[in-house]
Amino acid sequence: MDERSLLLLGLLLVQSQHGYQLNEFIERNLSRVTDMKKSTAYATLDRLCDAGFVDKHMEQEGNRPPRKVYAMTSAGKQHFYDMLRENLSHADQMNFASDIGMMFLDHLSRKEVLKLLESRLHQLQTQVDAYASAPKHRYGLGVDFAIEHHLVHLRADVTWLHSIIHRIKEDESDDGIE
Amino acid sequence: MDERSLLLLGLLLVQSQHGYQLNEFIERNLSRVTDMKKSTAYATLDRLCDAGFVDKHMEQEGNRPPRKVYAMTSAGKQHFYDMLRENLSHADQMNFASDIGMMFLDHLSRKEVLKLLESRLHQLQTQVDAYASAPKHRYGLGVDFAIEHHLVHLRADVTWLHSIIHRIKEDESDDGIE
DNA sequence: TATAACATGTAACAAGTTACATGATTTC
DNA sequence: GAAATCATGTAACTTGTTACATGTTATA
Repeated sequence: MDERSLLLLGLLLVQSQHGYQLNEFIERNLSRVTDMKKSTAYATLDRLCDAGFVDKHMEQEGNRPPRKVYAMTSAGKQHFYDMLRENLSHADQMNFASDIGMMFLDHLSRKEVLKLLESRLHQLQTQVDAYASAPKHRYGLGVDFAIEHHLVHLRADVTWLHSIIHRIKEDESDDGIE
Repeated sequence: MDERSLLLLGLLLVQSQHGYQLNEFIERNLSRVTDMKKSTAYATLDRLCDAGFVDKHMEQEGNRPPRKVYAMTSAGKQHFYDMLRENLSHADQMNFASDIGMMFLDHLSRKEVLKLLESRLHQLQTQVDAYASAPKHRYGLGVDFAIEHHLVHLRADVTWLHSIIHRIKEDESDDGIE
């Protein structure tokens, strides 16, 4: 995914940083926006370096482990803006893992389907609570937009799941198999 | 993604099929639910075979190219039900590529952001129309549930984008940079 | 005679994950 | 003296994509 590069370049545009610093920031503040792992960040930074989008130089404070500090190049800035425009203007096709399961509902008994979906509903509601109680204004406006966006989708999902569960309960006709 | 296996196993549970047949079905009827490519399906079928979840045998009609027909094993059925239960009961963390871009809105001028987001809005609306006009009851109830699910999220996204655009228009304070 | 449909893939690549490794320093 | 924090990764693996290859038969 190219969003990982966009994210790293965006953070480096604000200020030059070393890998550990970027990873800490992402883990502490952006865990709701991305699931990028640390090794992936290090590897992506290497790639951005090879591509000439960032420069790196070593720094060391006292006896602490040496750091590789990454800084944007002008090619990197250009690339960032290109990717940002692409990202903002394009609505990419969403695919939900759970839709595959929905296709095969009739392979389980109505009772079990209800149990499973209610468990999912419960998890969704937990997620809604987590996002709704997220502290505001942590890093510019952008993160708050992203959190709001998540909430919108989570709440839509909750409403939809409620409706599906309701309809399955109503439906006395089919008792499924297995 | 394990949903690709779940999908293939689910289709094979209904009836034994060869790869080409599965791919045709997916392309014609499930393009709104999955974006799995043909080579991926062939490779996944191989893996399912190696894992003992499906058996394969050759068939040939006249001089036509030979087919590999895949059929579920009992281990495969068990695996299918395990994955289905997991899939239905679990709400996996959603991540939206577009949220990364939203974080860096302030790096572009208000005017350009509006132009970009309006383009995205237009694409979203096209997608809504496509899903809303999708023919019903193509393969059991499940596909319709999935399409309805997509529509729910697409419409939520449209509403949200509208609101974001509106707020950006209102906001006279910040004119962005670059 | 060309091209679409039938049926299978392979090879090369890109991206991401997990689990592990290293070694110093600060804190409990 | 143990554990957490600082700071970097590598190796092995999995998954998926793209572009290409192959050869037959029916259709226009």
